[in-house]
Amino acid sequence: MDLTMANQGGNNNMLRDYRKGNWNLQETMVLIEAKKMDDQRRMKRVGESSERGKPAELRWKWVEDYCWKNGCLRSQNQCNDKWDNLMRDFKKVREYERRVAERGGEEKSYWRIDKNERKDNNLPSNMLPQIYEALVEVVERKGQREAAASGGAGSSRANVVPATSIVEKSAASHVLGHLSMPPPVQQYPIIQAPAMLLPLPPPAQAPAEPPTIPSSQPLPASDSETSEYSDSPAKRRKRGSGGGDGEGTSGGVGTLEEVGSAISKSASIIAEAIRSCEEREERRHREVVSLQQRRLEIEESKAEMNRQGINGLVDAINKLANSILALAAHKDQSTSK
DNA sequence: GGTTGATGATCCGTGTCTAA
DNA sequence: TTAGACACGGATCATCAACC
Repeated sequence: MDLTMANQGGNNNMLRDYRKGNWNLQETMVLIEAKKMDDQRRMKRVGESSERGKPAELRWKWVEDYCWKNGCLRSQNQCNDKWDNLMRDFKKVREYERRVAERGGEEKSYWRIDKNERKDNNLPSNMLPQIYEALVEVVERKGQREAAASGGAGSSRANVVPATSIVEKSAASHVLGHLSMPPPVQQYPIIQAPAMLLPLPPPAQAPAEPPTIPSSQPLPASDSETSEYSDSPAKRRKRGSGGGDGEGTSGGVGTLEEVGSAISKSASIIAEAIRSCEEREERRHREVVSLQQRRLEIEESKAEMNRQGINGLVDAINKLANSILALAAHKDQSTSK
């Protein structure tokens, strides 16, 4: 839970509280879905001639955003690494299954062998069938699409119909619906996709200014953030080895002024980010407090209901006892006669 | 059209952590 | 102690834009 911007890089991640620990099935399925949607989205985009020539996007940022919207609170690095590991295991199992199929059942299927046999075969010991099926859905379809796209001479990938979703059609239409929107005017020449995924609250600044962190929910990176602070796995590994080629060394007064204005601009961005962070923290705190109050109320009402129930029960027992006593007395009287 | 550099994606090996 | 899962980083490949 302490994986924050400190080791994630992107300042849009500053407010995200990434979950740590093992991936559960639900998270894994969300990740697979995210990758599937990402593939569809990219195929669609590649097919659009107007989208050609634009810089490659930060696909794992998009995946992270998708995951967050679906309750999987992981960072893009975590998603990337998990996907790496998933693919590694998946390919092992797939190859094994192919071998089994080729040999016509001389060997038992992966799903029929126990943990030790899996280990002996250098196979993952606990790949779940649901995960495998979902991966087949994503990987095989992707392979088919790519083959189809490369097969036609000069045919664009737009001709390839995107795969249908495993789980959700609504999510697909939701996401693709946003993605199929015409691209906005590009002031920042990098990724547009994540910013389109969620309806952004009205920005506090003029549109031409570098965007700051929205103050409501965890939101996808905006353009300049992804371009300047993007944290794709490749970049995170390459960062620190230099760069900064935009910093001119032949400084004059004009350059100094530019630097000064850039610094003040950055300072205002940071201040705005901190302010929105604090606002959000406060709002979250209020939400937590109100939730706790609500919980207390519910527990109190529950206790009250229990009390009333017990009282009613006691009353009923008392009445029953009285009735029995009265009945017994009546019987005594009638027998003594 | 070929070359080069930047960037992103993926593969792979290995370290670290945690639960059994 | 050990196995499994996560995390990290290097290596490599693919793609794209800029340049000649």
